[in-house]
Amino acid sequence: AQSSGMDQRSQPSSMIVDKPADNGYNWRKYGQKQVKGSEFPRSYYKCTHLNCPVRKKVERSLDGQVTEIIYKGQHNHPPPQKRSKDSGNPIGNLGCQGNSELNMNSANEGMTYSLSRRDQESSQAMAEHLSSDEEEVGNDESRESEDEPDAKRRNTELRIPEQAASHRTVTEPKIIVQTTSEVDLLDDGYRWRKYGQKVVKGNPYPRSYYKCTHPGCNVRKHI
DNA sequence: AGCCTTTGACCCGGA
DNA sequence: GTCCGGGTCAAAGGC
Ligand SMILES: [Zn+2]
Repeated sequence: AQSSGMDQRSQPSSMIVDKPADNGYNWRKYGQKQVKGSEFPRSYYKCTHLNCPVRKKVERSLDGQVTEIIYKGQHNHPPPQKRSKDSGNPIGNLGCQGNSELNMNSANEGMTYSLSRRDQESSQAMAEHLSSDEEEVGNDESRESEDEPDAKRRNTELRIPEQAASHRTVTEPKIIVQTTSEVDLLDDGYRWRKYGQKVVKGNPYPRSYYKCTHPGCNVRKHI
């Protein structure tokens, strides 16, 4: 009954997120889209941490099953560790360094790097919309609390876009406060080579683009 | 019970 | 305005 051909990588019981290759972080897939150029879909993952804005995009190119992984954001939680006996420290308060320097400088746009055509194509696809939050607590707003006792089965319930949002072009990004030492990010056990840097609006620090230095590895990393 | 994946619909910005 | 492409949500199901 099942397709005899090969579809996604669905191993019988071993494909769950347990790849140390991902820094040991846990990811949850939240989306999948079919790209026009490739016949393989692109998957979207997100770090399973409570307040971690890190997202991950994994794409497959038919250029030779090259899985292009694109990281975005930074983990602002302690390094991953699963195997650890109790050490007598129940609650661990994560100390967040506060950057007391808010210097918004938006002017230059467009990095002067010699990107290959292929790279350029990818570069073009990226935009400057970041949405993440660091340690924001007590900030949930429940507008309407509608109950749907009769919400079973895959019903294509149409959501009514109340709030009268006819045409309002106000881009209201969320709070973006991701700032960590570059070294910290680069110290994930892999070798990254910076291939670009771009100034993004609303962020005091430019976004860096790294690429994994590995034969045939097109993994990229956006920070 | 608690994750996680799947998947269509929805959203949004640009052409 | 429509269309399209990329990104996200969330219900339903699976492990
Ligand atoms: Zn994380």
